[in-house]
Amino acid sequence: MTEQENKLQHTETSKSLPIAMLRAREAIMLSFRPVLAKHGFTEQQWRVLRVLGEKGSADAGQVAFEACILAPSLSRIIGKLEKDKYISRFIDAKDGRRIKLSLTSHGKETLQKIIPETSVIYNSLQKSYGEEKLITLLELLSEISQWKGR
Amino acid sequence: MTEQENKLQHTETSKSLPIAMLRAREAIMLSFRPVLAKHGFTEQQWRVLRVLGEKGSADAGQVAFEACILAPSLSRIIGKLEKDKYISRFIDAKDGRRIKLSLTSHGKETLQKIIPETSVIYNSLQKSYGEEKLITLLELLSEISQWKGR
DNA sequence: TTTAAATAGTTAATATGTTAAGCTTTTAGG
DNA sequence: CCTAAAAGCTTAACATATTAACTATTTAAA
Repeated sequence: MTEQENKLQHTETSKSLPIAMLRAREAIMLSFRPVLAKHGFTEQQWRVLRVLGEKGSADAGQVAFEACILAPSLSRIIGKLEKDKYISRFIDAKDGRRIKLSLTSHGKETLQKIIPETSVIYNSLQKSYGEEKLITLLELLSEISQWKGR
Repeated sequence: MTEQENKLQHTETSKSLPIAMLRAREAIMLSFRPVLAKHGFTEQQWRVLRVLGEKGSADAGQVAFEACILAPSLSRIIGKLEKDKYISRFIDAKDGRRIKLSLTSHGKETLQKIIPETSVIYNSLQKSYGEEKLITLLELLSEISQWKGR
């Protein structure tokens, strides 16, 4: 009996965590995207709006991290969101390198208008999937997010 | 007591399943991407190679579905993979609309050369995260993938 | 069988992902 | 104080994502 550990095969794509997460996410986004598209937003733009709605105001770097968007992409996205008057952008008074972002009133109203529509979908998923399992899943995913890699 | 159901809040971005899956996936891909990049592959190209390695031969449409890549993206990706001699592409004899894809010997060798490197990372994750939880997570994600939306 | 509808892929256009390079502002050392 | 390194963001270049339009082949209905 060697010291070999039982290792889960990940050769099958269905056992690959990154692929499994991608497939699961796709199944959900298939329902969400049309709602966002109806209001003229992409997934990424919507995440930026949600993060800002949650944090009130934040540096571009914080938003990038929370919304899982790389800095170069975020630069373009906030350029457009600002042009369309959903967010405001100004330089941090205490640190000239940082860009402070926040929702405009128009941005806040838009967010509040769309959230109920996404809730319908989310509640439907929760109903057919089960609340406990959903909570478990969120918890397991959260732990993975903490992983520092190697 | 109304018929109201307890609904999990998803207003917080950390409770949003799509965002949670994205953040978890990012944490893992941060380790995987450099390995693939070292061999000159992107995530998507790698998924195509893995799916073909698993199925032996498949229509472009099947590959697109399994690799979670939309048809237009796949068209360009297989164009490049074919040019670089990793895959071969030919028209299905029974249905002139379908494109049959398969790995070349060079593609198979490359796949077998890289997989051990990705296994190191995957095994490390499994070790720190726990095999049972990993299995549970894969199962929960698989169920989500089945969701037909609404 | 003839043609309209459906299917499988590709091409096009715009937005984002990813890495590298560049600019400006801070911070840290000397 | 002065300068080099670090930090925060933007720009650039190429690859992919997404939706729509288009081509070719097949299927189905008349």
